[in-house]
Amino acid sequence: MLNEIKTHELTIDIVVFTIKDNKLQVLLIKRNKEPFKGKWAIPGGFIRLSENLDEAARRVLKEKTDVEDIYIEQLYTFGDPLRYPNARVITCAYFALVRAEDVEHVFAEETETINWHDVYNLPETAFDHKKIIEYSLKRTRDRLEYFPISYRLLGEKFTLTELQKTYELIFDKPLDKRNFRKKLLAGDFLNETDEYTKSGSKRPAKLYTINPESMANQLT
Amino acid sequence: MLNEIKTHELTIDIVVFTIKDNKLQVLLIKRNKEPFKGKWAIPGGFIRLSENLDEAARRVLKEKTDVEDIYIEQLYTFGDPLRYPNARVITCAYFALVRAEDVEHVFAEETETINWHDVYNLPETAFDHKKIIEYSLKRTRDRLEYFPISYRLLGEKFTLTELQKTYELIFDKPLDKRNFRKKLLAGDFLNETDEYTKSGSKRPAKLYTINPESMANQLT
DNA sequence: ATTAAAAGTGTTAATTTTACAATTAATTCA
DNA sequence: TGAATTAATTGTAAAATTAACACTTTTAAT
Repeated sequence: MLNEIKTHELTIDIVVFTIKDNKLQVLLIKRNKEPFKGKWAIPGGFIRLSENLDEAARRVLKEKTDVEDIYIEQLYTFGDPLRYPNARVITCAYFALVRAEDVEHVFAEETETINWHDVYNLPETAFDHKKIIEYSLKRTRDRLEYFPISYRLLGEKFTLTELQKTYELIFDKPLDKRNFRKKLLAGDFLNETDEYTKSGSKRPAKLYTINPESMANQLT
Repeated sequence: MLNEIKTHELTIDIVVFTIKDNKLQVLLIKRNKEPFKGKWAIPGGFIRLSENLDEAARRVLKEKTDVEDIYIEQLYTFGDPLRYPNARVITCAYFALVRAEDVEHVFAEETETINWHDVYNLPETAFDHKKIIEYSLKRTRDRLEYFPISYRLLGEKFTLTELQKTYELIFDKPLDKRNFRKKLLAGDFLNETDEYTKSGSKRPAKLYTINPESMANQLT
């Protein structure tokens, strides 16, 4: 019980966003033990002594999803004494943006215990993870006002329509096509390639890549 | 040494800003033991099991400065393995805005060991505290774009010129008086009182208070 | 009454944001 | 082969916001 607790523990938890089936989704793992057995939780783990916090977040994510080289950002540290029953667990929360295809194979066989879930229609979650997910979404929206970090949800080359779609799913509202393009191109965030989509059954779209120069302007 | 370290510790550190002598200043405490003996550090402490992080930050600050009911905000959690020599100390950093007069008496007698320091001209600081202070300043500027949190550096009633001065010290640049007033008054952040400054040797200035309604709009 | 010092106040130009629709390029199907 | 279909691409005008800029008012001091 509470008065047996000697000290607090510090963990890392990560909200992992992707776009899949035309929806913004979060990676959740079904808990197989108490507390919150049977409820869904975001991936988490402990921090090793040799790692900084970003490294710990990346490692935890790699352990669960096998993806590397992804966008992560520290979100907030949650430490309410009651957030974790019968223990004092403070968690440093991160969020990440990944391509669904890069992750899918890892848990294709065990979707009962690890799977994507619609951000706007979450199942019952463990701990304060709903709050953490909601806060991650808010932060992602804030970031998108300054930099198209959602390019991380797409392939290396992408069309403006694809990028706009990421915005629309994250902001959960439609955007004007002309104004979107105007703003993105004016911002010098993108490099135009000389390639076009081939597969599409209609007019091919020009492919863009992120402009690495402009990434320096991302605020941390 | 490093390989003797068993586990990490979690602390709270607080960057406390005030305006004093027409300068934006930070509260620093001179360390009287190693590591970084003789260097200046921001106030810090441990988290009690019964407290959430905000409460811990407020308590630590009260212990050092005897002020309560102040603006605090969680900044970021710093956990580089090398930030603290010979130990693994992860710190959840906060920043606070206080009125210098509310604090002054506490350390009036011992300014050699605890004192205000010009943010733009810091002495040699301990650990990664310089980085934490700089990040706090950046965050404060971000917040000021949305809400005049710097009213916390002033008395309950303040003039627009006083409020503008807080912005100028925090952004470290002069602002246009008419545009400043226009924006602040348009934002519905302030309540006009029917009082005026008396003491000033020139034309009296109207006094304002913060509009509590508008504080709900502060993003967390 | 004159002077000095800070408070207070509006307008114009420039920039940014928003609203809105027709044309182009490819595929599909008759 | 051409007519229909679908998505990509493009520009302009109105509205809102931001930025630049200087004089008048009010009080205290002399």
